[in-house]
Amino acid sequence: MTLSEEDYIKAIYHLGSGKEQPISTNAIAVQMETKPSSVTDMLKKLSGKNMVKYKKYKGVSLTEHGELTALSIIRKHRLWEVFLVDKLGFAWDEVHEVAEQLEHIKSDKLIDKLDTYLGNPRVDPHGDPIPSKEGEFKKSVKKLISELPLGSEGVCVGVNDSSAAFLKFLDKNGISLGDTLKILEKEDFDGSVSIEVNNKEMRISDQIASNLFLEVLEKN
Amino acid sequence: MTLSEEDYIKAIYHLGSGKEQPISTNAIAVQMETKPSSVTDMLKKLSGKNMVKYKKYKGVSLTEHGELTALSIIRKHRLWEVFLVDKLGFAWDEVHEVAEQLEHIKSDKLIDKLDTYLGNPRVDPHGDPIPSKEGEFKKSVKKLISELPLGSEGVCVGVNDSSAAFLKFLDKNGISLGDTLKILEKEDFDGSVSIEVNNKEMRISDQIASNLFLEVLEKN
DNA sequence: ACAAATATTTAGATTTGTCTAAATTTATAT
DNA sequence: ATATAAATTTAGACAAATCTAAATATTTGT
Ligand SMILES: [Mn+2]
Ligand SMILES: [Mn+2]
Ligand SMILES: [Mn+2]
Ligand SMILES: [Mn+2]
Repeated sequence: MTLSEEDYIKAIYHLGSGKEQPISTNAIAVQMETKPSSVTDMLKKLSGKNMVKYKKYKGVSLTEHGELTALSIIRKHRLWEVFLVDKLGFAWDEVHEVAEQLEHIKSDKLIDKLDTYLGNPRVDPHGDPIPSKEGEFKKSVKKLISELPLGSEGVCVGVNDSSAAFLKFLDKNGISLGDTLKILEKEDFDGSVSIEVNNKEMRISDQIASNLFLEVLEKN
Repeated sequence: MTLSEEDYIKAIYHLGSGKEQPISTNAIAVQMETKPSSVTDMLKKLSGKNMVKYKKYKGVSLTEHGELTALSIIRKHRLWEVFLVDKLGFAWDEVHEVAEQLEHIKSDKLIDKLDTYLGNPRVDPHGDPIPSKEGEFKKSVKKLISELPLGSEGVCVGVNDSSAAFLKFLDKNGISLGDTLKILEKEDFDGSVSIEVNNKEMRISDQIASNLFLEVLEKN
């Protein structure tokens, strides 16, 4: 697989291999920032390699083989993102471009050793799941802290209320997007929540809990 | 710069930009495992980018700009080699192929952070020097322990006497090729040498010292 | 000095991935 | 139901990197 083929496979996967309808040529062209005619050429090539099922004018979908290939590339991408953030100290929102290159490095041994070195992480710095070598993974969902049960653990990925005051509050309390957050306790009385972030425990009000999104792995 | 252009620049550098004679087309073809006609095409392209000085039939040499580019790629290659060995636990003789790919990743920030993370190493796992960001480095030479002065530090890179007995001795004493070795003391009387390897001190006979090669940085 | 050997370049193809412009198919709207 | 619009494919071109075969330049041996 060439670098370009790999990026197409990944794009098709992200455009929703989950869905039952095939992916359109134009959708892929938009995602890849290329022209539809280029996409058509590539789809023929990928079809010849049994990576996609392709019917002229009818769109495309990944084969079993194509999907496993996509998951293997996504695994590499996300493991490298963990490396960049956890080991090299990149910010969570700076890593994508570099991981986009690193994901194409060819070496099974490398990725095995990297996985071990990182402590077999289950999620990347954006809270997205890291597929296993066999292509298995739990889906992740983005939910407000207030909607999540006790014990949930996830990555802070966004705010509902993006007022200056709220962002300032988060900053003051040492909570940044990209941080991993765990829900320790929930108070029925006032909806306040005990959380752990950056090895610190703190209590946040219902107002805060209803405005901060976590990316968490779905149970089972 | 494309991946291929970078590999050519590096090949020309290694074929001896140090020398005063220009490098021949055929020499590059051998090094790159490609055909001389392909080399000619690439030399024209690199010449157009001011990376090399090229005269038809007269060979090629790197420009100042080309040499700095070569050193930057070599810096990346060797830093990644250190990462693979020190952090991921690759053996020193397994890293070249992967580093050959990793050296082409484009990100100044990445290589700066990697350098810091690795503790600004001066040499790679083969004892070869790692150029600074500015392209400065000390040359390295391969010498027998017996030829080196007190205080020398280098990487074990080879043996003079490759008899089974000698290799067995090294193995028994926990010395492997790729290990860093420091000369602590030299006994004039019998030529025996005190060394430190893998955080252990030991004394080796003149016979051993005269048969084990170290790759060391030249002083000044 | 000149023929033979060697090294290098040129000419013409090929593969990969891209593009534009034109043709064709599919969807939409009256 | 049919004309328009939108989506998709085809045709033909191009740049990058490679190759083979042929042409040309340089070196070497006598
Ligand atoms: Mn990519
Ligand atoms: Mn990610
Ligand atoms: Mn390389
Ligand atoms: Mn090396």
